[in-house]
Amino acid sequence: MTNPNVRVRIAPSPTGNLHVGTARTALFNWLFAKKYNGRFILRIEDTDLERSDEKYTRNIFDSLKAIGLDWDEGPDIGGEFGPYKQSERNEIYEKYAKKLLESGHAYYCYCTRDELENEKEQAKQEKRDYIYSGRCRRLSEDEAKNYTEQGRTPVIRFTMPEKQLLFNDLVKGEINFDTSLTGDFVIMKSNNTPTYNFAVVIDDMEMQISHVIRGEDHISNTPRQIFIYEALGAQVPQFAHVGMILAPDRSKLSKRHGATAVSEFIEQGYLPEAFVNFLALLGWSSPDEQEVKPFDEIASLFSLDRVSSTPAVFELDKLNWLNGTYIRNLPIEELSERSKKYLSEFDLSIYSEKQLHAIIDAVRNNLAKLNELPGAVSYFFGEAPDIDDEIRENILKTEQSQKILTEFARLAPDLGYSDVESIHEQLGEFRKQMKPVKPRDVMWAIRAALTGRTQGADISIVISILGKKRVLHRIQNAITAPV
RNA sequence: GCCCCCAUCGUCUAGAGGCCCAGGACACCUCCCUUUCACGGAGGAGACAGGGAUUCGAAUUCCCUUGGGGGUACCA
Repeated sequence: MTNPNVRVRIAPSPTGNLHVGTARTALFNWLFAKKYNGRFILRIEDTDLERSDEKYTRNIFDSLKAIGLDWDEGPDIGGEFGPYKQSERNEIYEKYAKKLLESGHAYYCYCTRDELENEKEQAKQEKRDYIYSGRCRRLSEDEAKNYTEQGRTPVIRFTMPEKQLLFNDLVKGEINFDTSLTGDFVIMKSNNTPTYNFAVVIDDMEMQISHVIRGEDHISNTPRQIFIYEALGAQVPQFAHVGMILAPDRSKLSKRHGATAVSEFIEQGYLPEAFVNFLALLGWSSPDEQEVKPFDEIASLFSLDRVSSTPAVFELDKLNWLNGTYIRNLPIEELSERSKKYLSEFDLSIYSEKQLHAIIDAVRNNLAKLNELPGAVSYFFGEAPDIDDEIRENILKTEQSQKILTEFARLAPDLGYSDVESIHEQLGEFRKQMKPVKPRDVMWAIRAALTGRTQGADISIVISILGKKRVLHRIQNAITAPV
């Protein structure tokens, strides 16, 4: 059933939490795999021992799972082509490096960093572009031995062929490079670990990756990588480079712009399905112009030729809207369940499940994300609501409001608290009674007394949920406040 | 500097020579609904970066300019 010709992968490096950009690339890969019945592979690129950290690997796992991107092969579950962590694959890189050495596609380079610095400096002074000179390309055995005796540990460099290279990118189209502008580059560092450009190729080759879908920041790496494939006589995968995700100021999206990690968004109460929907819209568009789309539908509609090659600015407005519509559309039981962890500061046990549903249902229209929940429901908890000074002075303490509340206090004991419909009707009657006071003012007085605010959920529902005792108490409280 | 990529409303985008004096979504504005804020509904304003060329005809093709992004590491 699965298509062996479609194998894609996401290969994050654990040097930070899962970034939205990486998540979007992961998503496109995942969608591509789903669409064509291929496999989606997770590989951890931890060749940079300095900056890599296990905690980031965890975060990557968790975040990917949180947004529903499950992988078919990966470090945790293994697979036919493991290990799936680069740090555990060193022998493999060594093996291929040796192979390239033997076939003459690579050579040991003993240049020190200082020597390289000098070369660069010189190039700068002569106003030409720096390219590694290739001076170690043809070292005699004696020279090599000499260097070794000096205690130099070599790197391995790949011999760059000088020619025009053209490759067809699945989203960008034809891309042309003149590789005489690229010098021989390092594939194995002096500490005997591979550089990125080498490791990706070896891994993608060994793991039989068919399509490399990644950010366009990798475009200029592609020629190097293609040459390695060719030197190894391996099949070159198809490439698809997707535009970057930018911050609103069109610079690289970084911490100073706010949240950049998927986990942060999830913590804030963005629903995973909304977040993924949003991510998909950043660079991909549905053929039917419908933007609110469930995951599986996106997967069946997905194709690379509807992926845009332009960079996309990451703006919260649309995410917030999208999240709001998901919040509104979720079955109330489900929403209620997911809401609980945002309500830990309240004693939820004072309400039945059903009442809790009613509360959340009453406030959900106003929510963009779940972490706004505590603020939205706080007046349903505690004896008395927090009342803002301004509201106390300008709404509650006015003569008119006091009169309204006094009147309302008489009606309040007999509202019939279990029947929202009936409360609603009685409030309507009450408003008529209070004429010529404007209906809005009548309601504001009651609302302010009950909730401490001038806006919020339907007041009939609020009354019903608070129940007789608390309603009477709060009204009384508002009246006895010194005028 | 050099190389590569990109260029449609503020933002995400549709558009692959006539269907486009450019469509949708978010945001914004107005109105309606309404006890408030929202939600919902109906409208509005808002873009083909500039210049050449090709063509009967260009947002769509080509060139130049400008702007933005990326790369130029023993980082990934």
